[in-house]
Amino acid sequence: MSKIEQNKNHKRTALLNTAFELFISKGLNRTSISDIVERAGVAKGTFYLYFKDKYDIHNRLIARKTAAIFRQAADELESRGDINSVEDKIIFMADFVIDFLNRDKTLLTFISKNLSWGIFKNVLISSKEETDIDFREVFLKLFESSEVAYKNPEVLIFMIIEFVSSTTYSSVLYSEPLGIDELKPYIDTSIRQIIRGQEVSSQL
Amino acid sequence: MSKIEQNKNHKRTALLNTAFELFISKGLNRTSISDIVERAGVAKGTFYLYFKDKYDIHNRLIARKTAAIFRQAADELESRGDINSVEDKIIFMADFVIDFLNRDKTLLTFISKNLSWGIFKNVLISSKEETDIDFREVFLKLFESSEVAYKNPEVLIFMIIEFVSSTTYSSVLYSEPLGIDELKPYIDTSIRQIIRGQEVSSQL
Amino acid sequence: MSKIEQNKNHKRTALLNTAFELFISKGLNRTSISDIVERAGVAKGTFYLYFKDKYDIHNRLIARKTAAIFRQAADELESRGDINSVEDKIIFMADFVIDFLNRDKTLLTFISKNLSWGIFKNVLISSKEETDIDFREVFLKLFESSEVAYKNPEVLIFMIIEFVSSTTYSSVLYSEPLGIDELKPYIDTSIRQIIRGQEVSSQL
Amino acid sequence: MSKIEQNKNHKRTALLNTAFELFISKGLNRTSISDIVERAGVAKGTFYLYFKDKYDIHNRLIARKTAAIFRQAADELESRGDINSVEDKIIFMADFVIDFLNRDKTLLTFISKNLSWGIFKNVLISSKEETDIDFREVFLKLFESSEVAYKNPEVLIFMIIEFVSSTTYSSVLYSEPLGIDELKPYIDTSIRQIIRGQEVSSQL
DNA sequence: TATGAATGAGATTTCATTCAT
DNA sequence: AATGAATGAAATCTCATTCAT
Repeated sequence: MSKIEQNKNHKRTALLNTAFELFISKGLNRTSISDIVERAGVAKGTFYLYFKDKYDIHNRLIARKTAAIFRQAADELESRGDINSVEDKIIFMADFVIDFLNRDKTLLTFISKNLSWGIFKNVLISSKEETDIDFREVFLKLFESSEVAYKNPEVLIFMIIEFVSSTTYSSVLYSEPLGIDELKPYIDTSIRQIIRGQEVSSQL
Repeated sequence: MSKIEQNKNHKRTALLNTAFELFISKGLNRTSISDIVERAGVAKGTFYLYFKDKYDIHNRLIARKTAAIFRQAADELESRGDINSVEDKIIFMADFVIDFLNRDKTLLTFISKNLSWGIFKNVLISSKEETDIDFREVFLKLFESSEVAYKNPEVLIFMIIEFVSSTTYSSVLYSEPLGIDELKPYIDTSIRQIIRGQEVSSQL
Repeated sequence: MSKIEQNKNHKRTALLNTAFELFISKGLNRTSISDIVERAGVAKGTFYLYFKDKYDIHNRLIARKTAAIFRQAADELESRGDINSVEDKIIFMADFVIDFLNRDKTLLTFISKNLSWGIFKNVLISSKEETDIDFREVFLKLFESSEVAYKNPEVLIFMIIEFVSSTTYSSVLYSEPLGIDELKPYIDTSIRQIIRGQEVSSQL
Repeated sequence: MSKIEQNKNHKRTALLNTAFELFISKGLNRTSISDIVERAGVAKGTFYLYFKDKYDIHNRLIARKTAAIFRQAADELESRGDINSVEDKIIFMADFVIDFLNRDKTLLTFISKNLSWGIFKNVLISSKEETDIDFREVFLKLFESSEVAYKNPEVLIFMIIEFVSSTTYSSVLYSEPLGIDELKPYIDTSIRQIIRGQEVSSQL
């Protein structure tokens, strides 16, 4: 990478990092591009060399942060060799994500309701800049070598992600209707139930 | 209601209706108070007599619209006398909401991800202006006179609302991962599974 | 006129006057709206209450200033009772305009090439704000009670205005091809020739 | 011309052509140097190797385009051998220019009010890059071998160019006060009248 | 010659809010 | 209760120009 390329990347990263800091501390609406460039130490015009507007950089950050969480969850799962059933694997990942977001509430606020299936569509059409993983692949791999067959793995994953993220959001940030520690057993039970509802054998 | 009262309400209603039109056509961020008052045909200062700011009127509209949907679903359920089990009642209401939002996609866009448990909190603390129903009551009533006992009805309702609204949103608006017609059987199956997972008898 | 109306007019006039000063001293391109409002002593937003943008206020000024010149020329002609033939009346007005612009070169620069037939169209469609005269009327009145008939008075006036303004512009501002004092006899001769070319009797 | 010279000229030409396209489609004010270089496929810095600024390239284009029209008119006149009197020659050239601009209205918009005597001054001081003809020469040649003498040929040409261009502009682009087909007889008559007004013999 | 990333002043425009009427 | 003119801070975005490569 040439010196110029390095410098470009450096500026772009500085903008992303600064924008993230400001978005989580002040929120999207109250963060201005002026705020971002000032704190990032670049000129205002430079922002527009890399991003279309405030919402563009916001979307890219969402993709970035979401991808990072799932990547960690997948890595962690792999490093553990003892989890075999699809059910257990999904529960493991769900719990990982819940714990992660519970620990980093500002991140949860930032990702907000955007931790959803939609993100994968966006991530996949995004120019591989922000993430370099095909998450659809990652998740569907969970089902390989499973003894149990499932009606539609993609739909199953979709439902679980939506379920986990929306319940976690309310619980972690507002303790509604229960705090996350109390709610988690309900979530886990429900995930297992959703999965079992999709077993092909159970339909026989 | 006196003539003055009527006129007062007339302006307030005009503002609410206009704001709704603009929010669904342009979005919250790109709708200004100037836009609203101009189209509503009232003076700028008048806005501040009724609402604190843009977000205030937005919140009240969310509560209003959400309440309207649930009220209709509950009425419909009641008018039918043939649905008895908790499971069937909940499925009925879920399907009602899904169909409703599928028919009125702009409403879905507006309510967006706000059709969630959080809304009940807001509705309950809201000054009864926008809604006049205690929805917690409505839902918990579903469980009365049920032969089956459930671990925590409130948590159960919470989980189902979050599940239905987040999956419907993605499916109806983006057909991801499937269109709503194809997805609905999965949603229904999962709801039943979630409910069954909470049956106290099943835990014995 | 109410106090508010007076104040409105005062602001609008202040903006017009200030804009004119700046346009003639710095030119249209290098005058910013910030410049105008600052010097006019009004808030930036106020500008947008009265004018769409820089070009809007510019057009209105052109109309205003052009109208003022013609109004003066017409008044002057009327106050003199001794000029009777159409030819002499037109020559009188042309000379009046030439002298006027020669004395006020900044005004000539400002009006620039815009002193043309087009302005009448614009003036006439403008909401009578900037001018209150129907100039088409004024000019066509010159031909009333003329002993000589002309093929198409409107076309004749059009040709003369275009001829006078474009030749004057070059001569007064750049002394090209001659200074105005030397050029004027040529202009006058040509005007008379153009007029004579339109006499209906001359066509017999 | 060496290959480097060719390439150099190639970029310069690309810039000129692109600038012309943009000027006629967006206008001078709303065309930026960024627009030009982007569409021309050259780097921003390169622009400054050939032109001082936006106005520089604009002026050169005006000179270029104007020169091209007059060159064609002069060529056409020469190729016809049957037009002898000064009057007929001038009418021929005027009609040629009018027809040309009527056919190419975007060119007329671009040249706008700049088709005037001023252009010759600029053309003559321009570094012979854009045009390689001395138009003053061309026009004055019309008077050579004329049986009739004229008071001041240069002034005569000046007046006719200003007259033709300003009246054509209004007529072709706005049909004011008449469309060009109807107006042309008036223009022609007036030109002949202006010329005759300058005949020295007529002064005797 | 040619490039194009970076600059940053500054232009345009919006808009929530106030307050005299 | 209602108005709407006025405000002016602040946001977005542009763009001519420079300069290291």
